[in-house]
Amino acid sequence: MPDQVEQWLAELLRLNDEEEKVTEKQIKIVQAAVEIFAEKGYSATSTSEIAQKAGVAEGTIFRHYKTKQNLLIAIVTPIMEKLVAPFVIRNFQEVLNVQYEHFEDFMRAMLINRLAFTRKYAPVLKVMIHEIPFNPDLQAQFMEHVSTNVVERVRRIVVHFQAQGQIIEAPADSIVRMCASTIVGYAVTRYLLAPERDWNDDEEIDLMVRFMMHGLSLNPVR
Amino acid sequence: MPDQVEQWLAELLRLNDEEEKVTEKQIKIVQAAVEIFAEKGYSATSTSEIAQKAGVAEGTIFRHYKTKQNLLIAIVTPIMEKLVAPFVIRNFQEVLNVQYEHFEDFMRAMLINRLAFTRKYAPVLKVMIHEIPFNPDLQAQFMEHVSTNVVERVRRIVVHFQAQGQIIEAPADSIVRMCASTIVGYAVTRYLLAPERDWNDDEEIDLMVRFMMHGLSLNPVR
Amino acid sequence: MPDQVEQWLAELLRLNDEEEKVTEKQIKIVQAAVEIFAEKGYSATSTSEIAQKAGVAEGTIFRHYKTKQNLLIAIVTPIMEKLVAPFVIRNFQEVLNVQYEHFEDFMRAMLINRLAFTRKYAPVLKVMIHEIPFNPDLQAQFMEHVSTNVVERVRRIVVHFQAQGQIIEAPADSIVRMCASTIVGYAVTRYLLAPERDWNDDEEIDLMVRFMMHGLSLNPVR
Amino acid sequence: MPDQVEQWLAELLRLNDEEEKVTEKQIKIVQAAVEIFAEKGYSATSTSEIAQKAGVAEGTIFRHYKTKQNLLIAIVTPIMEKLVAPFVIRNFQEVLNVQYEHFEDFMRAMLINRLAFTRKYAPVLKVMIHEIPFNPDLQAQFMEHVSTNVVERVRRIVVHFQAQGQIIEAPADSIVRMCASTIVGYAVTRYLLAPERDWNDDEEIDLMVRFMMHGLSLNPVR
DNA sequence: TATGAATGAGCTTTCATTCAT
DNA sequence: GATGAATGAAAGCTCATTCAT
Repeated sequence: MPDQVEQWLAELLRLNDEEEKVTEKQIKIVQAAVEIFAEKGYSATSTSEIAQKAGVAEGTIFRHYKTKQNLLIAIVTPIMEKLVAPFVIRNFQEVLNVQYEHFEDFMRAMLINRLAFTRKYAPVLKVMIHEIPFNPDLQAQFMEHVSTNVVERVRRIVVHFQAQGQIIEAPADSIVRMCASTIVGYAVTRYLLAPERDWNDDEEIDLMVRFMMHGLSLNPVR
Repeated sequence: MPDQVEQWLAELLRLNDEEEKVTEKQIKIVQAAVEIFAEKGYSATSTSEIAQKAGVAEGTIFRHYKTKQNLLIAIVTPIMEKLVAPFVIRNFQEVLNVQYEHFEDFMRAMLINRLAFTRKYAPVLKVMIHEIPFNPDLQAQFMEHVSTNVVERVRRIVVHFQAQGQIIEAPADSIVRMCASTIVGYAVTRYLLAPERDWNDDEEIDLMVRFMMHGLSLNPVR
Repeated sequence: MPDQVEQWLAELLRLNDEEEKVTEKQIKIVQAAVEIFAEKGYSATSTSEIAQKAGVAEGTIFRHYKTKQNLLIAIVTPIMEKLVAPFVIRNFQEVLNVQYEHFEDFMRAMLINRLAFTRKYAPVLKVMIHEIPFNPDLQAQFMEHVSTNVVERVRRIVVHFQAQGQIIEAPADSIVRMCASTIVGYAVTRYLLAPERDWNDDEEIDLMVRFMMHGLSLNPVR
Repeated sequence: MPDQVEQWLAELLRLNDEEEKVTEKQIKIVQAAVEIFAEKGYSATSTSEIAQKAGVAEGTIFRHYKTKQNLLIAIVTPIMEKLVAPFVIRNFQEVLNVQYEHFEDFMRAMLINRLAFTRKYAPVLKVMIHEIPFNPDLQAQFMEHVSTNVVERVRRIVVHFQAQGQIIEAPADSIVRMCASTIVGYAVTRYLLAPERDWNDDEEIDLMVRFMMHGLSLNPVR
């Protein structure tokens, strides 16, 4: 029943769908930009290249986005919001309490959900990863969205399951980081580093869930 | 006794230490370049900026490195080699068999050793991470060094400990990936994302080792 | 009775008043254009800026004026005509003979009349002054209107009063130029350079008339 | 003996002659720029046009002057300083008292001196006149140099000769303005509007001096 | 009639690279 | 070896103008 998350999410997204009209040319520009940004990096991409690939005049890009850096932000912002949307849902914690009796269920749901998201937006996410460290505006966005919204909320989830005795007592930040590393490590390998490899996603997900659950279990080993 | 690794490593490095003479100006150039590359990214950095920060004339950079991209490679290559050096040692597997009876010992040794390395070369590693995806030459280097040398060798280690029944039967690649994710996730958070936070490295290392060992243990949970 | 000039002028203007209908938008465009042209100069003003200030679409400007340079000419031409209108009157010389027995009366009348005009159209006159030297079309207009019509006619007036022994024998062109300099010098200082200063126009006019009359008198000095 | 002014001036200018080294290319750039600025106006002149006329690469302009507007200022500033230099001389007033017993001598000296200057630097002065109203930096320069230094000092000269009873009692500002108008009016007509005409400078100077002296004399007319 | 999206030429400026000194 | 003036290609961006709606 993890898709329930997606349900609550839906209402949130409906707002976003009513965005200002985007012309056909704008869509082409964004598509071209994402492709080339992902391929050569933002700074190494020229606006004339984007215009050419998008099949529009260079001036058209600047009519709509004013600056090149504005185009980058216009691309990244909505994806950044969608990236954290499942965590930003109003009654996040209660939902999870009801939905996911065990930490394992929660982990699996999140894993599946966000991996699907990664598959869908892989190129934009690649651009995000590479440009956030060099772009103060994106950094601020990231700080606000991810740090404030996601890490803090997931932290509380971890504490919650720790209180229930489901997972080990250890700094919640560290636990969050290790789980995130496992998931992000898979996402990066799967969709950015070696997308051409023959992946068995179900098996990998099972393995990761087992790895994290065992890793955080209270049992002594051997 | 993990420092033994460093001993074998020494012989390897001796070759590197006998590099061609580098002038004082070259050192300043490289220092300046690394700093600015790490701060703004390779493409967004101009050679005049590097020259200014290094206190040399712009022509001097090109006298030594011919092109800007050459300078990048001159910076990254030796660090890439040092990064994988501990794995490239000739009799790697035998050494490990003797040195590390348990997978845990091996993991811990590697973790400590490579984290020290990351701390030392954090800026260059940041540049590497960001430029490898966009630079064919660096990509080739990375493929050769990391894929061929490291992953393949560590893979065999994993298989070795699987055969001994120390860790679960699962695709070795996946196990390598999950461990690498855990370590790299820490390194990135520790030295790139939040270096200013108050870190307790020993505790974190213990936690990660426990996380990985439990995660890969044969025991059923609960 | 200098307003008599204005009377003759009236007939001339009646033609101009029957101009083609100008829409409300056109007026706004011209107002905006004059303001910005006067502030930043013609070349440094963009049509989009004019459109924005006028509250119309950029296309509307081009629907009415075809080109930017056309807009400039549409602004300057009628003012240029009005500027020289008092001199262009058909029976100019006779009128003056009757009206103004003394050169001083003529000078004073002209001074007052054209200063009022300058006050009214100061911004457009500023644009004119700045663009005539760089715009062949405006140059031609200026040559025709000012040189042919004004200078030549005023020249004849000067000769007339010289013949009467009211003013010194000297090249009429030089006399015209010195009087024009005195008047234009005041107009420029008064309305362009230091409009915010506290001016006593009547006193200044008296002083200028005295300056010119003494300057051109036959009396020896001292 | 009006050239005495030039003598005192010499010492001042010697400082300026020891300017920083200007390369041959810089001179060509400035020459080309002045010519085209004077012909089409600053805003309507492109840097590529300047580069072409100067026979240098476009980049060379920016290596030396950083921005186009900087080039303008580099051209105008020294001429603005030279323009006011004769007035800025330290013991200006005393010098004049000794040198010029009569206001007429002073006027004639100034007239001849500054007209020679105008002839020499006519193109730059044209650029100055046109760009000062639209360029805040030049405006500030002009205010400081001309208002503070020139007008104020000449004002005092006028007051001095008024006290001696050589010229009429009238607002000194107005007297300064009328004399300046006469001179500038000639300079503009002579060197900018109709340089091709056949001018008799000596005669014009005599006439202007007479015009101003009579214009400011205490005698009643007629 | 009025609009404003679209254009592409041209703008100022930056850049990696060369080379005479 | 080191310099920094010079380069010209290409960058991001602006502009006057057009045209389908």
